[in-house]
Amino acid sequence: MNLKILIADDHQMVSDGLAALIDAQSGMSVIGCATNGVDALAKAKQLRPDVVVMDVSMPEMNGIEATQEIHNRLPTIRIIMLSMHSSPEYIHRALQAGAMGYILKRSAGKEVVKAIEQVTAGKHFFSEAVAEIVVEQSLHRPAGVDAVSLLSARERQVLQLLAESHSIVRIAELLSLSPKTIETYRARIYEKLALRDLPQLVRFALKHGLTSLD
Amino acid sequence: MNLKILIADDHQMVSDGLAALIDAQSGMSVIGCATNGVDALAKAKQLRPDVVVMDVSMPEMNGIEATQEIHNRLPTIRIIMLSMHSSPEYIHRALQAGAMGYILKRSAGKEVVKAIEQVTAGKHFFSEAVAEIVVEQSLHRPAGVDAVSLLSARERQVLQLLAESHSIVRIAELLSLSPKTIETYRARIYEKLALRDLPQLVRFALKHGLTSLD
DNA sequence: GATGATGTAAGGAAATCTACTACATAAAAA
DNA sequence: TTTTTATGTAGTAGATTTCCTTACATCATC
Repeated sequence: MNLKILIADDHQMVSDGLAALIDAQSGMSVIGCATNGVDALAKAKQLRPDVVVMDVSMPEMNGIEATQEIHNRLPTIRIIMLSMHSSPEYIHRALQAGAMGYILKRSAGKEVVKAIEQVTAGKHFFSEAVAEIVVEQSLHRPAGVDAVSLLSARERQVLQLLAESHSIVRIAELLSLSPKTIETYRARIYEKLALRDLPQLVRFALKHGLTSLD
Repeated sequence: MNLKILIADDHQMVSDGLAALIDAQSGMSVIGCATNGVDALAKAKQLRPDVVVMDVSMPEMNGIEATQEIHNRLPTIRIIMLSMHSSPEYIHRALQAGAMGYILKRSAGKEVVKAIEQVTAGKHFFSEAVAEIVVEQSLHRPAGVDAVSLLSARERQVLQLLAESHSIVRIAELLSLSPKTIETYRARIYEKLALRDLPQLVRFALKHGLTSLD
């Protein structure tokens, strides 16, 4: 069996590196790379990989949203999240979205290979530091009421786009919706998160990893 | 001739990927990896690589500082910077520190191979987007001023207040000036820093420590 | 089958932004 | 020492955006 892998990372240098790493392994090969969430979803549909290795932070549609989408639409595809941070929040949301693995960029390259093997066998796989957090979370977590989870998927998406400097009109275009609709989402976001303006919204998005500096 | 390469990146996953990529190439091989600037300097001294591929942002000692050190102590070693962003500031500082190449993580994996070949031949190498900035800088750049220092004191003050969610009107009150004056400052800030909107401004302020999250 | 959350959208008044222009002063360059 | 440039200050006016409110259909859920 030769596993088909799709890589999604906005830094092509990183994807190409991972691809080299994976292709050097027998039993698996990279069949495609995506550079953002939308692209990842499209390529997943088109290429039907066995496993997607997906970066958490990407422009347009972030890795967690993309995971959610892929998981909903193509539930047989296993998804491994790749992240710079071991923030409990990310991890929680990633798992909620349907990720089977969560590995850190700071860990060894072989981890990704191990992770692919594990999730293919239907098992979860986490980097060590992540595993601890997962356990801890499952212990004393009073049903995740982190602020982000108050938002609907659409609202999260709009939040991210707003934080990434897209204007209301531009977002409306990107999502093929009326600007007025986007305004409604923004109003709901402000309301739910008790924010008052764009700077606060940007800070919120950064704090909660919906977007990153640079 | 078999080029000896040292990789420095705090994300081992990324280093390992790059290593796989480079090792798949004939004529060059990775002889070591470092995970921070101090480590990079030590390994450079010990292993005497021909080329160091160094991430800009690393903990402890960042890539630019490490480049400076290595360049001073071991001037025959060629250094290629690897970065997520094409910020003119970083680029400038990297070159000043002695880097011979500057490539973006978003560019293709093969770029790193090309870069290694070029710098080994004593030539500079830049990703396309970077090259433009380098040219532009050499044209109209009053040597090594970081972006923040382009601003006047008033402008910095207004930048900070804007990033902290204060409205134009509120800032005018705080500073006992006309709102219109504040707008002028903002326009000048946008102009000088090549920003377009508030989210970008907030990011800039955060990056340059003019304000902090929370 | 009411209730609430969500996705979608509009109207209209108020506020803000954009793009110029203006001018005085201080600093720097020619 | 002129001349130029940067800075602090402020205005006009049209274009845009925001704010607040209302509306409605759908879907889940109680």
